[in-house]
Amino acid sequence: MTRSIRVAVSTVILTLRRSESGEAVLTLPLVLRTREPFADQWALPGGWLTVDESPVDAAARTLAETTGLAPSYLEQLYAFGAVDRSPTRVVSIVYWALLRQDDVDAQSAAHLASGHAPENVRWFDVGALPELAFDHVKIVEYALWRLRNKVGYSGVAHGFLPAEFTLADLREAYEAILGKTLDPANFRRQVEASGNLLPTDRFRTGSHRPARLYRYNTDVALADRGPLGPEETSIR
Amino acid sequence: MTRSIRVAVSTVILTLRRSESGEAVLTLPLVLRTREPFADQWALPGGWLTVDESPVDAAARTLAETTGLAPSYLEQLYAFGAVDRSPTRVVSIVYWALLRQDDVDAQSAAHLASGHAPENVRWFDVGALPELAFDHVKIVEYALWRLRNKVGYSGVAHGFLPAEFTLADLREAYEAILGKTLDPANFRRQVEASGNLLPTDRFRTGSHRPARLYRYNTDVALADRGPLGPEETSIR
DNA sequence: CCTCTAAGGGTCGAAATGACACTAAGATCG
DNA sequence: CGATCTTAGTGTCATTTCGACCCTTAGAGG
Repeated sequence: MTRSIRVAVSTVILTLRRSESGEAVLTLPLVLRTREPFADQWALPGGWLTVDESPVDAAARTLAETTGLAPSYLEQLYAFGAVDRSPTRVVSIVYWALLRQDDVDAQSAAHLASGHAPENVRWFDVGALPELAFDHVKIVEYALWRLRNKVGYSGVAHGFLPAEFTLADLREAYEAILGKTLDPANFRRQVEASGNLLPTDRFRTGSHRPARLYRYNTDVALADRGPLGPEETSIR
Repeated sequence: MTRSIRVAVSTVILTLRRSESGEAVLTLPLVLRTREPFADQWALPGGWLTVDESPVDAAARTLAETTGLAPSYLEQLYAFGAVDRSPTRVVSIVYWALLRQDDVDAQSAAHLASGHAPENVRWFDVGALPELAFDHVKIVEYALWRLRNKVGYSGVAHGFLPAEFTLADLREAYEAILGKTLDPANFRRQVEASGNLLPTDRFRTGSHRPARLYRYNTDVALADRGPLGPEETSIR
């Protein structure tokens, strides 16, 4: 047993999935542990922090290793360091990230086509999580709490959507995050007044009245994260 | 040079000081470094995380060692871990804390009476900080940003005040944090509507019309910090 | 051509916010 | 004692925001 403290980096990776019943649900990837402690249990993706890598880079790297994707949003969640949270002394710097729904779909389609998907990675709906290793249940709960809070005063919900989207798409993302339905008219007013959206001259057609497509206004979006620069947080 | 990563814990400790011109200003204690790197420069109080101590305990301990006091509020701020933030590889888990103004006054009075104040600790107004070691300037700025944000939707400002206080005291704390004056009438309405205050039947007299004294309603106060329990955050 | 459904805009009352006037009450000074 | 000053605390009112709900628009599909 080592006498020193080791530093790990884990990430709560969230995206939206279209469920069988049609509505959007929050989903996250977990990794099946192959070693003790907690062998054969599911855990958050992560790894040890190396001496030549910053925590946010390590989070982005392990995220890419488990999903093959780059996140649309990545932010530090919390540093967990209770003495008894692991048999050996581990401080985990935990990040949370958002993935675009279409990125995830394209990636899983590529996995199906090539025939070799990562075997010990599986996606779970946040409403139906398995038993998790360590204190990872608490961590996931905290990440969801943070997401629900942050969606109210910032533009994080765009992190789930492709570059162009309708207001209905955006509202659906909000509803999945908050777990309640929102009035379409009031939602439109609020989000238009926030100035975070840039209307395009294109429309999505194919059913009923065509809906205008919007883009995200990245200029405004960078203002609400305080004095910590882009080296500590990333938005794409 | 060591090849491993060491974990430090530092704390931004804030309190209010009554300035010569009469208004309240934010103040924090800094420690003069005696060793390289950054010898003879001022730095945030802190120390190495030991293998048998949790980060929040380490923050409370180093806080007590530098000020002799227990904080009224203590919360994790951020984990800083950029590769180049120190000559050796150090991850700093930084906390921020609030001290009661009267606790600090009593402690410094005790230091004056006994004649032995801690020599390498000095208090600085946040508007007149010296050059700081490491990335501590950025850390202090982030802590102040967090305080200013949090004062808007939670009761943290009470952390500066004694158990009983007038609405003018509380408003003065808000004004010092936000850096702007607030309308007394509207401030009263808001804070009364929040339900965070319990009126007592006592008044502060001595000048003009007596002002009612209030206490903080600790029952309501514990709700706004998410699923992280009191083992990670403390309010007194 | 009629109908269905979602997009998008308008209305209206409730609630919150901000500016500011007004009353209450002790301190101080003549 | 009484006038006045200063701060505590209340009231008012216009503006803005929020939520609920209705109405019109426009393409899809019979």
